[in-house]
Amino acid sequence: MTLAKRYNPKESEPRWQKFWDERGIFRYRSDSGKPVYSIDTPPPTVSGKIHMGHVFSYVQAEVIARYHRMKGMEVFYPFCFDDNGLPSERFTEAERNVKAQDMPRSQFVELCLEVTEEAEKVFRDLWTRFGFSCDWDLLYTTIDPPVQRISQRSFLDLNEKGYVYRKESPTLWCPECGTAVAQAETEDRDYHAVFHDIDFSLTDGSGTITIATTRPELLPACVAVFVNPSDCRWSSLIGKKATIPIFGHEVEIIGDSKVDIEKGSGIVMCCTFGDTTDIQWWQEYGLDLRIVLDRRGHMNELAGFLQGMYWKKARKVLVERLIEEGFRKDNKNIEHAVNVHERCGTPLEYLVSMQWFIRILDRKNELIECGNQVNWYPAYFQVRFDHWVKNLKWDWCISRQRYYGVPFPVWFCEQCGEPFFANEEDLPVDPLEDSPGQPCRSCGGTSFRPEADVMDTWATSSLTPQINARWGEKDAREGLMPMSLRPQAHDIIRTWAFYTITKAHLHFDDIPWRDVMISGHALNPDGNKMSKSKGKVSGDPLIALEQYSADELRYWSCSSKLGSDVLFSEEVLGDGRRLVTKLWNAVKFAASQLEGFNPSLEPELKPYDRWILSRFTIAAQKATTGMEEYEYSVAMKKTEYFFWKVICDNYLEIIKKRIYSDEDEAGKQSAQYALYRIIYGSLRLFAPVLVHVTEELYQALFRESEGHESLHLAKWPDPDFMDEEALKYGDMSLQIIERARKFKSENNLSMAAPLKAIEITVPGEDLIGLRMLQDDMMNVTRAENILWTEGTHLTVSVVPADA
RNA sequence: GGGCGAAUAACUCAGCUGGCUAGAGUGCCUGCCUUACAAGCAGGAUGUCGGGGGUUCAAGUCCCUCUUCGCCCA
Repeated sequence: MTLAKRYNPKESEPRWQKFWDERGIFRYRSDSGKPVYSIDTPPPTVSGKIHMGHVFSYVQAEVIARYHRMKGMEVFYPFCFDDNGLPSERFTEAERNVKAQDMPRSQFVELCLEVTEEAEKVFRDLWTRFGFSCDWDLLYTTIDPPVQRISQRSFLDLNEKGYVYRKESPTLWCPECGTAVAQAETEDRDYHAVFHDIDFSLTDGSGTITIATTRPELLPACVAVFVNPSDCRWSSLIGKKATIPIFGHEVEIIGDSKVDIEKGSGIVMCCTFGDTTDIQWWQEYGLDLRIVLDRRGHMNELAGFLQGMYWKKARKVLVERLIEEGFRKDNKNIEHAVNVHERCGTPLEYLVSMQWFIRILDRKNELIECGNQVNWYPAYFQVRFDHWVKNLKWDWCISRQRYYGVPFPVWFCEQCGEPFFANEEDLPVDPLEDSPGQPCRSCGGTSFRPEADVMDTWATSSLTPQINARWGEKDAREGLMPMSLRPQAHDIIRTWAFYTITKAHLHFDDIPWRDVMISGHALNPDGNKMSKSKGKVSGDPLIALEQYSADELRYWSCSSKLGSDVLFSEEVLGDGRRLVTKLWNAVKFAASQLEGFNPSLEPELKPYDRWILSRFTIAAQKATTGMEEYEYSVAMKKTEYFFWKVICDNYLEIIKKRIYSDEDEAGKQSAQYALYRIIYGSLRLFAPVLVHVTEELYQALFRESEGHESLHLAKWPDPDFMDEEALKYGDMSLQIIERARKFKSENNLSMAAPLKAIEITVPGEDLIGLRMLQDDMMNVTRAENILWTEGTHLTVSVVPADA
């Protein structure tokens, strides 16, 4: 078998992808009898944006999947999409240039399905081109009917267990998207703002007080004024009343230690609602409710002359009036963090509305304990999870006033108002289309109003283990929960990891998976986070695939420690290219020397061959340890070092003469025996990362003798060959070879130049052992003679040919 | 403001539970067409391991502190 002079990945990679697909190499076989290794693949959001960051993170998990497959596990490795919810809605609106509210829900849902399906095709094609070994037969999307059923089943189960409640309460609200959002969907952004000092007059006529606010438009929503009781400047105000300028209503001045004495004037107004402290005060002190904003961010009738204006305009108009009438005394520019909706960047409001919640605040300790039972890789990310849970301030709001999502399986009785929960056997239901099919369980009423809200998309994507296991379904898959591994990036610990742990805890009092591996982010060469929206072409996987092979890009993805960010740079990609080329050339050479070799022979092994086999055992052990700890980069580096430095630069040179010649048949067979094993072994160690080129080489050289249909179904190397003595003297001899090479280099000689002799002084106890290597050492150094002397320590001197 | 990570050669990074003159790849310099590979091979130069304290026989590694950067959360 001769291999092409150069490896051509453009031709080779698609060929093997097709091969794997057609032969079902990566199909999950539940009846194989092997232990199952299951991976809870992250369902990427379908929003049309795929960048190298996705590739980076998904490849890392893919490599782990391949490793466990070779370790003899039955790998359950699905792919999936999270294709409903706000991101998909916004994507559809942008793609088709439409607005959801301009058409009936059913029509918009149709459109979303169409658009996301197209995007999913692109995604799937790309994943195939990167050589992903997931089983596409296990594909699901979060809008699939069976998935909707599981999602609704989850809701009903939580409701029965008493974890669900529906309540009219202040909720994080996005006026742009017109929906409630959960705490996890918010982020803080720094904005310039103006701190306005505004005068309120005291009702007892004793003067005025100054409050500082960044949100003057909430003045009509002011229901109290707070000062810190330990603030000697203002504590005497407690119990008095103040009049709101322009709007004229009177509010009480209350003392509370939550007031920051240092901030502004030390006197704050409490509005319903400006922030979470306002909500706490409102609840704690039973204050009035004065809502001045509607659900789209416009001022309502309570705002008087500001009615109908968007809050930004209302702020401007009101500030002008305050200045005009002398209420605003001063202002200063500040920089402060504003809580915004992560999907659209709109500052969030706190509005009172009727929403569905899952009770989690009273289970913080249990949830932290669940996090404790999961193995986090790297371990320090568990702290982030703990921190998030400890700092939770809201129960999980799961209702969204949107269109494209899983509906609540709920109607409301028109007669008594009680919610009617669907029967489990009827799931999935869409209350807008379906009816309960039976009278109200409370009053017997027969007319119902459907729940029009849809569920938070996390309410579904937090069920990925349950979806994989087809929880509660007729075709449920046994033995998948808890799953073996959850791979994900660190930015979604608070969402995906958190919610999934929450669901598994509430449903089963169990953890969803045993291990979590947290990957970092891919960065642009300038060190910034990769984001397609910022127009960085280097982050486009399609362009990257034009310039580099999938194996090279996979190598890049595995070049950093798990959890740390990595630069997408020419340098690292060059490393991958060089390695693939080296691998090709070296294996091609080995192949030429193995022609006619019978791998089942068991020749007596020469010392250097025993040495390389021992070194291989060590390399394989290091690679295995790396893989077990999700340190794929360590595994790769160890393998690479062994292959390039030990095999190519030394061992191949050492055995060349022996293997070229037909005079020493025993020596040749011994070398071939070792060569065959270390090359086949190295291919397997490289296989999880360099999936295509290793398959190409395996099929060409080892398929016939080894018999595995694909290299990726071969056994991960677990060699036990170890000869301590061969190891010691082999390593020691490298110093002598190095010395000879250095001599030639310093004298501008070719490595092929002959040497008259090498004089070696060696401790007596090592003389015999080292001398066993004499013939091969002479071959590799081209020394005509080696002169041995006993001494205290190893010394080497070279006698040139012309001496 | 709190938490977590990072700071090691010109660049990108390895250095686990403290232990021999601190490593790799790239880049640079000098050679070498050696019958797998010049996208290669051999050799070489380059580091007060962010600053300052401390523990120890011994600190890049452990403790404290400060500085800078990134991320997460207020």
